[in-house]
Amino acid sequence: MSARVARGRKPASRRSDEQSAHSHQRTRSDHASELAEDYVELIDDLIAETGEARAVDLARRLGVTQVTVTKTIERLKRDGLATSEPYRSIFLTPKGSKLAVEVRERHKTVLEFLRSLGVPAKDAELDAEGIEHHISPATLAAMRRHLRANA
Amino acid sequence: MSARVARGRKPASRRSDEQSAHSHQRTRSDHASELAEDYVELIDDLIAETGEARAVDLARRLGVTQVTVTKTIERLKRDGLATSEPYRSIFLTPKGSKLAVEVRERHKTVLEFLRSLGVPAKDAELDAEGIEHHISPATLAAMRRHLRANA
DNA sequence: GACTATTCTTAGCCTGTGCTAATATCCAGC
DNA sequence: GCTGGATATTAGCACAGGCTAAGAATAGTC
Repeated sequence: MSARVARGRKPASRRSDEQSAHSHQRTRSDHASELAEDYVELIDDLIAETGEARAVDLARRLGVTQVTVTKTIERLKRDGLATSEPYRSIFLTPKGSKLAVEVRERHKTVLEFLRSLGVPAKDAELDAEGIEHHISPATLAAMRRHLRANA
Repeated sequence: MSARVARGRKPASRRSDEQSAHSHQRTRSDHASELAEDYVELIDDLIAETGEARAVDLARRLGVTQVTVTKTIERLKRDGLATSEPYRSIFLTPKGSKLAVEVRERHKTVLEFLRSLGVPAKDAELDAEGIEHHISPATLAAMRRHLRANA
């Protein structure tokens, strides 16, 4: 009682709801690729460092159980990013490798950028991990410009 | 065959797996609060603009169905951020209002910061939406410093 | 070559976040 | 005060991404 101001009337939708909706939709679709990006980056790292990527190592680094890793790898395989045979270690497809390189490069840029802003190393590392998946090419380019300008 | 380099041997775990695991865990826990933050921000906006927040309007702005909104509101209520009576519009608790204010303030800062870097308005808006939930206080402070310095 | 510890898989469960279809309620206009 | 259209709820489904418990395969050791 008192809460019904304009029931049943369409509030004109002044500002484009479409636009707002789109940005939220993009945020949602980003989420789908985030985990994939983290995994391919990590798989690539592990292969470079230890010669192979095993589920148990991925699990340790990600802080999840091996079972979760195995299920996620199945999705990566389905999406054409990784391959693996039962009881064998995990590899990236060419598509997966390419993604890994892009992700690492972007991660590096974001991290350096945050450091250049004066963010403490620890916070910068944590934040880079969180925001790297939401950076558009335009923003990435702007960060690179800023780094060059302040080099 | 050839993929088994050091099976069964613990690869020393040179760099702290703990640390890596923690950052991923934080990313995951952030996800839980992201939606909540988007909702309270939007609810607050709608109340300010139209006098009330209705599920149908939230749905339009978020690009999801009313059913999805209703279910999410249930979680917000469970978490003490919002209130609503059946067939009535949605309100924020004091806790929810406080969160909304913080979120809006942070959003504004991130958006202005991106604009100041020279990111086009459209990309800045999209990216701000994506990254605002992953910005630590330290990084937010750095953005404010940068804005003040370049004002 | 068999034993044991490690690793991987399978089965089954939960929560969050999305959907459609069907139903109930509300508000405005006649 | 009925009724039609808008809005909200309920029921039921799907998928992602987590988990534990139990069993199967592997690799290194004796």
